[in-house]
Amino acid sequence: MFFLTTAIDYTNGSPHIGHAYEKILADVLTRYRRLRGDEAYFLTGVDQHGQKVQQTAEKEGVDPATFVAEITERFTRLWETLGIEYDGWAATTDERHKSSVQTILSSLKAANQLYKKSHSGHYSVRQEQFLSDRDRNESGEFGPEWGEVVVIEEENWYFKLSEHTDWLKSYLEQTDDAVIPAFRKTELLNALERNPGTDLCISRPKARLHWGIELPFDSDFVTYVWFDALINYVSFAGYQAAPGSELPDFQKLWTANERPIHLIGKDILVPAHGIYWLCMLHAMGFADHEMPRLLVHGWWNIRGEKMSKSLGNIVDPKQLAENFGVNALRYYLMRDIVTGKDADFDPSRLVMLYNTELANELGNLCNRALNMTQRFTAGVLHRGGIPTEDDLALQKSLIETTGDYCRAMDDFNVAAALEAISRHVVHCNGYAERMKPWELNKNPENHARLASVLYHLAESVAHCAVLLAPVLPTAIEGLATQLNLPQLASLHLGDLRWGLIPDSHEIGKPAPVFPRIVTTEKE
RNA sequence: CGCGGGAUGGAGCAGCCAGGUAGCUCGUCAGGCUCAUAACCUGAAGGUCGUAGGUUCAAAUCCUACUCCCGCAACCA
Repeated sequence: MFFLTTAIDYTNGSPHIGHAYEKILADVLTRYRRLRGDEAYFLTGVDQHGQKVQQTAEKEGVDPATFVAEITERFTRLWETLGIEYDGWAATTDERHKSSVQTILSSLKAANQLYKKSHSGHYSVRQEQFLSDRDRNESGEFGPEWGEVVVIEEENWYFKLSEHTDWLKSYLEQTDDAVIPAFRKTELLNALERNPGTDLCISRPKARLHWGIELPFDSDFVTYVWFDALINYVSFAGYQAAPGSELPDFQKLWTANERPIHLIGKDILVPAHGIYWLCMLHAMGFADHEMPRLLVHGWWNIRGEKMSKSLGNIVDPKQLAENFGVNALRYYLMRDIVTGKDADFDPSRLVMLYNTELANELGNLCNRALNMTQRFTAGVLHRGGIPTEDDLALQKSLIETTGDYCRAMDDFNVAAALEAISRHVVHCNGYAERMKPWELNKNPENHARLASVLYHLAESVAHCAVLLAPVLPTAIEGLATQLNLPQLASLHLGDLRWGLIPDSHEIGKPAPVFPRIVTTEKE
């Protein structure tokens, strides 16, 4: 079973392009695995507890539950718009999750992994948080942005993180795919190397934070939001689930033959996932071969700058989907970034890549092939005779493309997979140009040859439609309808061999599947 | 000596881990085609792969030093 999770989004504000990218990537990877014929489970959700939510809700004068419900809906509506098909929804206010967190806390306490101690430090009253030396400005002071800073002493519960860091180091060193890409693992190891093993504070006194999961053994506290949120990966996978919970079978999802993948952004690798979560799992008794793989993606920057509220350069995915269409948005977000690295978000490139590779190349290839079939061979495709050298070259290109595509997708490199498809489409357009079916049509003697050429083009479109399906799940239907091959949508990679289209097959009516995006603004 | 990433023809990027004629998209220029979504195809110009060394028969790729840009630096989601 292929089990993929995403980061659960913090319900403190509206979803932006980074949220959309991560979920689309997860959706595409899951759909690809299903295309391979594998069983797959895709879990995503929202992280709803914590101080920032409580503060924002108070500011807006609503209770936190109402506030997060409203924000959560913005996320779920967007996922629906973008065609994200998840199998499990992890909302941390779900009662099943709460009880799972409490069960885990109790077990950890019983295993002597938790302890209570007093901590004193600088505390910002305005921001309601403890400050560290990092928060000091150049002159060594806490700046005015923190408001009044006082030294207070507070009791809290701690997790013995330091007992697991030695294990973590050796685990990371021994496991190639613990963190993908490799340079992120280097970063994580370096972070471990230079930091003293401190324990993790996992509680917040209710006096200053009530919006959280109560500690089962100390009702004066709620659980620290990260400790709560990270557990979603197991709680919603059915870990120690109560009978009748309607959660998946954990053994099947997590421990059977393939380690789960946590898809996360680079900002939450260190320390949350790379350190806290792996150590938590270790403390819970998970063995090395049960540790999840962390697939770390980069960020979409805006004109070289980090996207942020204060810079006011947030890109709204809902708006983009409305302006350019879901296909164009999904295609661009998968096509113009190398998984793991950052990329620059540029709407003009979105339009350019869609128009070039989908409208002009693939869409137009389909359109011209089917149009000629309608006009020259009465809408019927024939396999034709013995393949020529050009035919064989085209068939070979398709085989190579499929291989390249699979290798890239197995490497989580969707951009390279799409590039491979595009290469074959270009090959096909060149083939059409050299074979000149419109010339062949002028002489009835060439009719058999003409049929064969058209068949090669249509067959290529059919294959590309299947390969493209994980990225553009709705587009395949358009292509399949025109080819009059509804069964395309249910094919697996293993079914892809030359001859998907039967002999004497009648095609449907051609119409542009990817209409060009025409921009009026010059920018 | 804090850590990681980046520097490749006009623009944006891939290639680097496993060295072997420098690749992709856009743009520019010149042709061709007309089946098609003003789409398609061919050809050309344009790069000493940040700088300086080193290893090697061979370096964008490995090693060393340096320059500039970006991000991060565990109890802040």
